[in-house]
Amino acid sequence: MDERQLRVLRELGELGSVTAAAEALRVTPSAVSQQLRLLQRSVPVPLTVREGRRLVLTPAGQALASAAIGVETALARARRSVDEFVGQADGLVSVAAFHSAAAAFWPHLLRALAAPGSPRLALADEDVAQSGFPPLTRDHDIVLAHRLDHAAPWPRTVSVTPLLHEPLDVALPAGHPLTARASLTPGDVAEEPWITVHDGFPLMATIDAVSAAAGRRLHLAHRINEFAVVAEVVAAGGGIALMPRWTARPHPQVVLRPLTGVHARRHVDALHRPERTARTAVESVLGHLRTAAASISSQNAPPVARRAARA
Amino acid sequence: MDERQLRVLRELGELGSVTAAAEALRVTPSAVSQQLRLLQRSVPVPLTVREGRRLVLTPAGQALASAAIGVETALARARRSVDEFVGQADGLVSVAAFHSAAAAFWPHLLRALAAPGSPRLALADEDVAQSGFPPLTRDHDIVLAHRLDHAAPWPRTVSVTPLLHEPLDVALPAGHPLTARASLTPGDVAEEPWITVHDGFPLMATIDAVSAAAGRRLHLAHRINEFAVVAEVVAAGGGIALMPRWTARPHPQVVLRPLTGVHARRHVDALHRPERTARTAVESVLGHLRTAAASISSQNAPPVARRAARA
DNA sequence: GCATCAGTGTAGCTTCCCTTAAGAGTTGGT
DNA sequence: ACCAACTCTTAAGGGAAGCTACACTGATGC
Repeated sequence: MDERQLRVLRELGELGSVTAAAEALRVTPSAVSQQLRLLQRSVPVPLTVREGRRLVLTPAGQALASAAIGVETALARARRSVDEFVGQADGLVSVAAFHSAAAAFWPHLLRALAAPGSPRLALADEDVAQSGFPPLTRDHDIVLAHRLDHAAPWPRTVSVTPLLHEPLDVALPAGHPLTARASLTPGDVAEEPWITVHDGFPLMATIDAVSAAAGRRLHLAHRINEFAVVAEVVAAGGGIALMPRWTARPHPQVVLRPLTGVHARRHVDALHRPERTARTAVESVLGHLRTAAASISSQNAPPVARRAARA
Repeated sequence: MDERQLRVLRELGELGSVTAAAEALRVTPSAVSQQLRLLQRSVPVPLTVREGRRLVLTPAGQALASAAIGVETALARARRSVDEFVGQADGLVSVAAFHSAAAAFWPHLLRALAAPGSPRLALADEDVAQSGFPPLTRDHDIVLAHRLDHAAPWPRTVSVTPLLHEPLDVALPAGHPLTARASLTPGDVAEEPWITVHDGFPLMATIDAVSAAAGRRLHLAHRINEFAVVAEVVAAGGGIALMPRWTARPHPQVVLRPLTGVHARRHVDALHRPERTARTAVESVLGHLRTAAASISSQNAPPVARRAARA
């Protein structure tokens, strides 16, 4: 008893003759007859009776035919289930992000998607080296990742939605002599003790560029990945650091100054597997991320940074 | 997308590897892999992802796999539906009967099956010639039919449940001279005007036998099939008639006397297609019919008839 | 009674699906 | 760091299942 046999039985019941059922199923009457015989073999009571030269269902056959409707319904539902999953407006969308992007973007997302009928979010912060971002697309629909201009591009296996091209400024403690300048050169900052990310993490390449431009080794006093912690340590006089201009929350005792002479910018991108955007919910979240990026890179930029950006 | 492919997908989702799914389905991993590839062809988004050397479901695959559960459930329900139909205690049982059997048996049936959980009855009276009874089994689960002892037996295509072997008595109007006798011979009744059934109907053969035993043609005054009408006409002096001893309701102005010298009995049988008794509801109704028959042929027999039967 | 129609068997072919065998990628141990 | 074991995939071949074509039986209607 399989789906095909049940469909034949149902058509026979509804159309009332083997020939009509055969036409509906686009096969010959012989095929219908053979399928009916096979079905009958698996059932101990007659499903059909001859009525004149027509063949009609017995009550048992009618009982089975109505059960067949359930089978066809379930199959149709299955066939549609993928489309429904793809088109579900309030589907669950998982978004992974490194810390500063998470802090900057997620509040925007949560506010924009608070309305019922919006995609539901599953957020997860992930602190990984640059090469660690693409694999995260296995477990998350969208991965907010960052890489420096001159670093290796993302592999071809992931799709990229650019969000920000964010300047990296030098973070100085308030009152530091260098705060007097509108912008800083590698030479200006080469003597200072530095607070940097751990090896392999994106911003490290710019630190190396500063070192090269200044022609000397930098003193790497501390290795801290988390910018909120970095800001506190800078404010406390632990050293100076590179900090993103837009995505790090301003610290009252920390001043940002643009760095000239080296290309100090990072890309903040949304990575995702190409097929994930087939889901309207995922596409919707990507759209809101772009909106949030525009907002972050203009209105939300602190006044100091905005003025510096024009310089 | 068919049931087999969906089952493979579901097993993969639950067991987490192609090999395990293959073992569960008693096939080789290669077969599973090929089925998955076929299924994937019909869906625009990936259903599976490699995870190390294992293959697991994507969210879309999980959505489809859960829809697959519905398909399997519906198929299982279909496979059971015939058994349920067969075993349904309160199933609908259609019973056809000729008039006098209907009047005698149906009240018993309706009383016996009034309790909830009993078979539900669909009753229909049918006034047909003897050869018309077997075809009625196409449309009814049980057909109450009658035939005379010496008439042709029922065809082999129908099953027979004997219910009554009922004497046919001579119905006389109260006050008629012949009521003085305890039993009558063909010679006693050959002179009377007769009320008989229409040609082809079961009791006609006994009339012919009476005629033959008496050695003369009977005067067939009226042709009436319905015994209630016959009884009224007999009471009004329209003639005498053969009437069944147990299944005809006694009429106050009609007296029954047994007929000797000819074999005047009829069989009242329940006819049915053999497969119909596979249904417990039908079997149950047949049982109640047997009980009713025992009751009809003893307790319900009118005193006159009972006394006559002993003679 | 013959022509027509409906359904069923049979032969043969196509199609599908499974198995076997080989290959590619991953994991874990020595 | 290589090698062995494991997992999945692909290709080729064989067997089963289903369909078509065609002949046949039984029912219907002029």
